Amino acid sequence: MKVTINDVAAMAGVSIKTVSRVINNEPSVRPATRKKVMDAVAALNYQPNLAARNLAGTRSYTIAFIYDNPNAYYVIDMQNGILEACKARGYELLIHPSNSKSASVHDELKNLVEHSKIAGLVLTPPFSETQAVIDTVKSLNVDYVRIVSAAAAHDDEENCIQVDDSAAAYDITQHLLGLGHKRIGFLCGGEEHVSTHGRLDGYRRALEDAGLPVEESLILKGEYSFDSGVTGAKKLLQSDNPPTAIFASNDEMAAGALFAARLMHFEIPEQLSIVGFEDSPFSRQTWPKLTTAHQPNNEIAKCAAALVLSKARGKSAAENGKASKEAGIQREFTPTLVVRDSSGPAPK
Amino acid sequence: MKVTINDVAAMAGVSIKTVSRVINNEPSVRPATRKKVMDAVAALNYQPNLAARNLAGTRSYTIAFIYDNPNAYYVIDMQNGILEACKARGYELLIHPSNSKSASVHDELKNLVEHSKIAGLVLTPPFSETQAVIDTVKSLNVDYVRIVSAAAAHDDEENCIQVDDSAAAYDITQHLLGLGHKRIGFLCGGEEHVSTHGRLDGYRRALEDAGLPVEESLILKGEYSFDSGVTGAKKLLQSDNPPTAIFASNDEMAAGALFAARLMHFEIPEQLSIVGFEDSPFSRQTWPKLTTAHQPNNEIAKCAAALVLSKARGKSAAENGKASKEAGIQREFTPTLVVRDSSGPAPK
DNA sequence: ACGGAAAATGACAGCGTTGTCATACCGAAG
DNA sequence: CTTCGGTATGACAACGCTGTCATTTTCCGT
Repeated sequence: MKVTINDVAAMAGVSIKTVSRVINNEPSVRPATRKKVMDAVAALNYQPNLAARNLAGTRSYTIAFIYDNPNAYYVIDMQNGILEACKARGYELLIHPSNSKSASVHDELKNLVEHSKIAGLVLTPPFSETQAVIDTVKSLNVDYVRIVSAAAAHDDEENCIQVDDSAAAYDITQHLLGLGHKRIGFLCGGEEHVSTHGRLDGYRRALEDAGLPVEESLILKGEYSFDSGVTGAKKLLQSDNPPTAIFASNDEMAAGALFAARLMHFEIPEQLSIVGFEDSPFSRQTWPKLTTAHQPNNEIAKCAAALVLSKARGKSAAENGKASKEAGIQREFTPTLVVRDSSGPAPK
Repeated sequence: MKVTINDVAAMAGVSIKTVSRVINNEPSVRPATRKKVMDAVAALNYQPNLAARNLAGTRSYTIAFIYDNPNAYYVIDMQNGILEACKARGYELLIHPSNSKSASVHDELKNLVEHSKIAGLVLTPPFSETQAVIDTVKSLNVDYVRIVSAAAAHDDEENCIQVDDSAAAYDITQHLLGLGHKRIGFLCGGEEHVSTHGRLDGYRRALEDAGLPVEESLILKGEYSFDSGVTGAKKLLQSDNPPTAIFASNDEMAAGALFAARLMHFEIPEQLSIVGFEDSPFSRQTWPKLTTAHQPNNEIAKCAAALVLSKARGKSAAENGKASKEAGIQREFTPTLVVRDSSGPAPK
């Protein structure tokens, strides 16, 4: 019925141990033998039994994805990316939704790692940026990769995949500047997200580099939510001297801003430009479609998973090509500007 | 380091087999013995090793969640529900995104089931409603539960969790009727979704029961998308005799309809009522917030997982309380009306 | 108090793989 | 042609648990 290592060994005319060596890429197998085995593997469509591997071996074949993000689009994208990386390398994925603010994270993670024989952890924001979580993970002596906004990498770059929010925000702001906008409103995301600060920073730098003053009254605190976008935009647009463009810290807020602007009878983009960030499906579900920065979450997640897997493998047996393996993995991402219909030349 | 069944056995002063019996809830263990073992389990915080269980036993401790749905909110809700059910019973979840339209679904599923020793499958629409998929799954001789719109259960009720779209749509329509609306536009979802037909059916029945004519010109084909909502609403509202209310087949379309209506300067809900379906986060990200039908996806998924697990268990050893176990699981859900701000009395 | 059936318990073999260690083999040097 | 040093290969135990079946204990009727 189910094909095991024994079947392969029999067909190839070698011992099961040799088959094991081949499928694990261990040295000390003559090329001719290796080929015989690989042919048999292919012929029988053999796939090693994960349970047996986990049980017998010292290493693990499952990694865990820990998330704590209310944004379903984000989570799904990430998850799919990780899944791809796992599948490609024959690993299993353990999904673990959690709560970075809960007091029991420490115990929860500890329990997870110690009981489930896990090869590594992939963490996404805000989980990945919470100090208590980072401390716990480090103390657990387990491989991990944190997907974080660049500033949150601190002195832990080797375990981070960084997203350069600041650079992307800089690009977006520059786009607006290039369209002739001089007064650009900025709607901040939640304080607790590192990305919030990165995006604001990019906005500031772009203005400064363009020799324009940063008007603090145009920068409004907020949350990464639709309502927050509505409120913020209203406030900006009702002021005596409203901006000609609004940079919302994410697409959801931008959708809210768009909505508020419409209610106030602004023509978009003729009288007012609005841009978002993230390129979530939100940005295509507005009218007009949003100019935004595309963040390749799927790709980011794939790299994060690949990185954690290469770490886990590096530690085991071979130990040889470790450095070279990690080398091929992209570790910094800068979301790229996507110009759609919500931004246009500044009105006279 | 890691506590095994041996440690528990030693502490309780019994054989490992007895411990095994206790943790698997098998009969033929004296209450006193059972207690000793359970105390030891608790004291040591023992958790059976899944890999070993999977390897040794005939039964499996992992179920698979197969989805093929572009709606991230939907998928995440479902996934979380399934995860809860799994965790509660010590099962593992294998996530398997797929494509119901792909020609290779058959091989893909076959491979999944045969290689991964899986206790059962949970399928969501549109995957769960695709005939080719259903046939494949049945031929695979594996336990499964399909989450489907009621009409898609056919003669396979014992393996379905049904969502009564028709009844819910009936309720929504009745709500509108109760507000005095006589002419209600209806925006259909995609043809390929069974839910589309169920929702339309509910709308029709409600009108008929109220003794009102069903005007075919008020029923527009569409897709479950924002743009489709925009287009449909425009068409309805530009007609000579526009309806006083619009029933959009899901929240995303309703958001689109709302948008179009606003552009055309309709006051909502004073001049026009708009309702959605699903109660997705969308419905709270519009202004005004949408009246809709709440579909408890998390709960539905939990029941689906519980059902598939009880099936899988039923087949094993005990075979006793099978019927009683399944009995407690809810298998039909009717989304419930949630009245928010987008619906109001019909204008004079 | 005793036999016998049923209930409770345990010994042991395997599940499919990896790790350890012993053995067989190979080519080069003497 | 033999020996040496390493490389290639295999035998076997072990991973933590469950299934099978033998054994012990319990409890009942007499």
